[in-house]
Amino acid sequence: MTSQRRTAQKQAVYDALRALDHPSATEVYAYLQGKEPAVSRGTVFRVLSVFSESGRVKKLRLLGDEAHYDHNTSPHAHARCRLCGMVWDLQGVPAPLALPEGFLLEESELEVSGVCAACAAKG
Amino acid sequence: MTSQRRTAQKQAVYDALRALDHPSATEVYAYLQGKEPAVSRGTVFRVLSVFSESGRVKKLRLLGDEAHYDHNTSPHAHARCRLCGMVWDLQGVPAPLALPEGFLLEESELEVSGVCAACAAKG
DNA sequence: ATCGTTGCAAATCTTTTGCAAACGC
DNA sequence: GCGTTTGCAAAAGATTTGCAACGAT
Repeated sequence: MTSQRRTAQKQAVYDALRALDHPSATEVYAYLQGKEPAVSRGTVFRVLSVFSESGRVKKLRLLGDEAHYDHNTSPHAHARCRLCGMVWDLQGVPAPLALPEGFLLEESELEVSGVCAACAAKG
Repeated sequence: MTSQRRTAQKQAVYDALRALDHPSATEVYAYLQGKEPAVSRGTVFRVLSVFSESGRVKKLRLLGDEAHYDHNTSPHAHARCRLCGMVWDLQGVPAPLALPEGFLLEESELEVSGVCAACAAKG
């Protein structure tokens, strides 16, 4: 049996996830630098991996090259501005398309990208 | 000005993209091993990068850890079986959710995952 | 003859892992 | 004390890049 232990590092990583906006592991690590408790890079990856496997956070594979993590685990989609990189949560899930016969839907991940109003205004 | 030149390597990479099912760069490279013309790993990545920037292929960031590439550039979504890994193309794009005020939609990427009928039947 | 393209190898970046020390329960 | 978690450093995997040789136009 593998019971989860409560540690300062796990709490710090989870707090970072809420303080930042859909951060990558690298961004979480950078955010925690110089803070207490110290958290190593390896631990950031390990904790995020444990969290996403236990369903406490959702691992996103969109938004560029690195994986990003979302503490909001309710079903929702994301909109990202191509220019400033800002991310918005979109409530609800997209309407299901015609799935293959007999396909049992478990998860869905949708990202739309484009240009946000602020960036469009800047020219 | 940067005009694209027609080369055997580019053609080979593009052919691999059509022969395989949403392959990763590594899978394209493996497929081309031992074939004519020889294509190095670096060139596979470079050609795929050029193709996806010019819009000739679409770079997908889903389906696991590596980027995958789709020669079908029309708007469509993907369904993936969590067990056998098979991928289906779903025609059409998901209904737009409530986007941020003034957001200019450019692209959308949707992947749904679950269990396909064949895998469900196997138990 | 240009200038884009390739192969090769080294470099970079992201993520994982082995192992001994430290800590929660 | 037992078993999990951490830090560190090394390893692994994915992707990019420098550079000289090559090839398409």
